[in-house]
Amino acid sequence: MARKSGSHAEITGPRVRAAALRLFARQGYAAVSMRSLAAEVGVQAGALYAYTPDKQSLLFDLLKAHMDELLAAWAEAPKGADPLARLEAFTRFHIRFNLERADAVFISYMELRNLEPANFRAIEALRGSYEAELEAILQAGQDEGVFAVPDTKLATLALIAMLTGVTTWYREGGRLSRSDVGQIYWDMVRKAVGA
Amino acid sequence: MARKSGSHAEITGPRVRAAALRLFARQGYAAVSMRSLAAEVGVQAGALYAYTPDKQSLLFDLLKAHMDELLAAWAEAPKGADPLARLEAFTRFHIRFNLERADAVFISYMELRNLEPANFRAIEALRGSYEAELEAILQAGQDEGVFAVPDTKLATLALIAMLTGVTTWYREGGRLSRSDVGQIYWDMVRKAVGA
DNA sequence: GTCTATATGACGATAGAC
DNA sequence: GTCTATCGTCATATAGAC
Repeated sequence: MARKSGSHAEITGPRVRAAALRLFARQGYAAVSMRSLAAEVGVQAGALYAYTPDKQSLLFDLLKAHMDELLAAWAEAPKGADPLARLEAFTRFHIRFNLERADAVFISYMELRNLEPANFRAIEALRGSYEAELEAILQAGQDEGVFAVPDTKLATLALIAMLTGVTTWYREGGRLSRSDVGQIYWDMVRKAVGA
Repeated sequence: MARKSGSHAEITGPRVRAAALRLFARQGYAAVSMRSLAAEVGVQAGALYAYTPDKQSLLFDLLKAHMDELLAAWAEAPKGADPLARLEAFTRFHIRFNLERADAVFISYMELRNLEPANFRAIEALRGSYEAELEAILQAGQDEGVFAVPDTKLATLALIAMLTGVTTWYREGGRLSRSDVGQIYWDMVRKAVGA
């Protein structure tokens, strides 16, 4: 069979990451072999090692990049002045961002246990930073008397679980648009915090 | 079932299922080998095949048993008369039941993609039955005018995601008792549905 | 029912050709 | 950068002894 040759680093690198994201989300990290990943990209298995030192690094890099992008996107998002406006901004931001990256979101909470300890700690720290953003909003609203949240830590975890859950059932072209979903969830979030 | 000299079926069978539940939850179905499962039980790998025809059946049986027990437990739970009382009963039941079976709950959400298609459909049908229980409560409350839930289907999914999320962070002996958690979440659920 | 031993194949990762 | 080929290990599952 004829050999292929030539350099394709500029296109193959992103293709490896995109294929890994898709396959890890669909089948799980442990169930995806380097051979099947290579087949998805259209190269032989050995060629993947020009782009990652090993399989574990590939998983970690995907999760790290996702969390970095999440934090950066929230840092740049318009947020409003008062706690109520900030909570609405966070709600709509979280749903919109996560729906745009369903595969990465799925992996970020399904494959944590497949990270080596040091990698796990790094991702957990980034997740904690993101949760702290929501908790600060809830705490500010509580301090100002506009929210009624008896336990801001629990409320943070409860709301993020509720909002992230959208990615498990939302399907493009279904009954509701993303904006419809954002509106309905914002209604529930606002009521849940007593605003 | 006749006992054989030297047999331990009565204790080994449950031990296999318990070990599989624990290991699948901690490491993931694909990452657990029959060898490591056997080691956890204290037998050789070949002996496991006296209790399951294959690894896939082991996973399916665990998930099926969990869903059956969930539905049976809810069917027998005290529920109250009006929608508000029923919603409170559901909230506290769901948290309590899931915290008692954190491993099974974890697997039920994480390993669905590792089920063969027919097995997947069976588990999804059971999950749908459980969700329908909550949706019926929300619909009844909406019809009677005691809830303000614009979309009962979305509210069902949102509330279950929120409540199930407890299993991802709750640790025995932490700051809050199970009953504390139930109270705090019920407060949020009640507000979220506008009651 | 559990053991030892094994059939059969896939796994992650590397070496060297081009 | 990608190929072919391969190393050493591990996987699921089965066979036959006791």
